[in-house]
Amino acid sequence: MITSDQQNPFEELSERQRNILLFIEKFSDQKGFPPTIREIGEACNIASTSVVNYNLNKLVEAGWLERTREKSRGIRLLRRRTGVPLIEQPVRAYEPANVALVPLVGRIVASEPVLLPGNDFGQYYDPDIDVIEVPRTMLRSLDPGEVFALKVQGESMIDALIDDGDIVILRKQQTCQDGDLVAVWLPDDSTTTLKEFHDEGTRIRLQPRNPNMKPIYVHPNNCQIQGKVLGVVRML
Amino acid sequence: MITSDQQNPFEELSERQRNILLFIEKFSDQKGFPPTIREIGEACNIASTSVVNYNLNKLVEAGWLERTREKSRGIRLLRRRTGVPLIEQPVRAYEPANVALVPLVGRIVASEPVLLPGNDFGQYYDPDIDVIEVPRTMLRSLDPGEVFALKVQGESMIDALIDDGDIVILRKQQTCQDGDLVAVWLPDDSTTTLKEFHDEGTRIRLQPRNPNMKPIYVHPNNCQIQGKVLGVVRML
DNA sequence: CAATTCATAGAACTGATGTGCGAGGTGCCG
DNA sequence: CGGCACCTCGCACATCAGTTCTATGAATTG
Repeated sequence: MITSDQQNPFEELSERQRNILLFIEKFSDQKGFPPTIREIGEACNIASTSVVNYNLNKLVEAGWLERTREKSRGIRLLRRRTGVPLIEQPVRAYEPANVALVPLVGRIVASEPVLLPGNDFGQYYDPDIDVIEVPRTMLRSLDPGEVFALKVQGESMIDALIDDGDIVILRKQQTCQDGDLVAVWLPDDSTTTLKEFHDEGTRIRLQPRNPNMKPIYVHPNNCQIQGKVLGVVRML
Repeated sequence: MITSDQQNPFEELSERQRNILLFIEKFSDQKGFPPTIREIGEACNIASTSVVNYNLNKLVEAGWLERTREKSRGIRLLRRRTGVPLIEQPVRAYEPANVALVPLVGRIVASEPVLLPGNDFGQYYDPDIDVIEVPRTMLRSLDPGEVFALKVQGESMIDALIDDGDIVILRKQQTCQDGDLVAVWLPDDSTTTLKEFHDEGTRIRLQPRNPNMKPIYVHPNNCQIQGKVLGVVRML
């Protein structure tokens, strides 16, 4: 089984799958919500709902759709035609619509460890949790489920060139390599901070990104990695 | 029966209706399709489906929604609360592909003024010019044509919390208001820099974003505003 | 006070809708 | 030929979900 290839071009899909995709797009534009399996079947001359279901899953594998299990019309287009009229960019019927929705799980308050959503199984985000749009290029082909975002509160991260209100995109992980910029929880200080990680054997050096500032050193036991920073987004 | 009043402002709706509207917007953004009546009810603490139905019809009358009878999730948002009307065509509430392509016009090299593309009429970007994908939320309903991006070279911006390699999203403009973070070209110094702009009458104070650093003062003649910073994106 | 309107609740009805299963067909390869 | 992967079909099932009807209380009106 080949794992999902997010780069699968439109032309490589079967004709049926192309039809389905085009219909979903048209239907959604017209009505404001995605079609049901049966509506797709009728429009694309597919006799059985299970066949539509089958092909929808294929399209998910190929990175064209997202589905929400057990929900009617639980279909979301991930890429579409160049919607924006402003650019006359010659045809190229579909452009990779590079937005992923990433849960904004909390804030770095420099007082308590980040609460990661219990998940893995959670494509369902709590509706109370905000999500933020992230250019997919920022995810480097990671599954959006591995990624989360944090809003920085306070100026404690200023030595990592991160300001109050910035949003940090991270990949969930408990380990990292030397030189990675990571979010670490320091139990002794009851602090979460963002620093460059350097393992020096007996101690860990946490190097600020700001050359004007000095590193801090911690004992390996006093250093829990929470995630690796993929990027920072600042909106003013 | 009162005919629908398309101008009904958000504040005149009942609290319940406002909640419903906000929930529909959030849900659609998150999932890619509108909620069902029951999902709305649960989220907004409404006990009965018929009450949701009732309020949905009110919202239709007030011009906020469109409904498709007998269709599950047959709801379409016609306006969004975000204030700016910006769009004449009905908003595609589900629209997941919220990326704008913004030209990456050059680099801040601290040596020459930014060359803005011949602009206004220039919807065609030079194919040599890179474009960068930006989440549309970052554009705040601006026309993508007004926006451009710069890649920062060197660490001359570190006092604005901007690192080498960061990408700055700007809106083209020659003036600004006090407190805006702007890119300014300083002819005397042959430098472009990003600072907070403060007009002090006889002089202009350019305040770094980093509280550890001191402002610089320039004569109004030695200060050309190139654009206002909308955001910063850092990919690691 | 009675009549009316508005907002809400609960329940029942019925068609819509996603899922799962068994089966068949086709082409490819050893 | 046998085995296998891939795609298709038909169908059954258990919910899901929009609609509708009745009822209740509060506020408004005459």
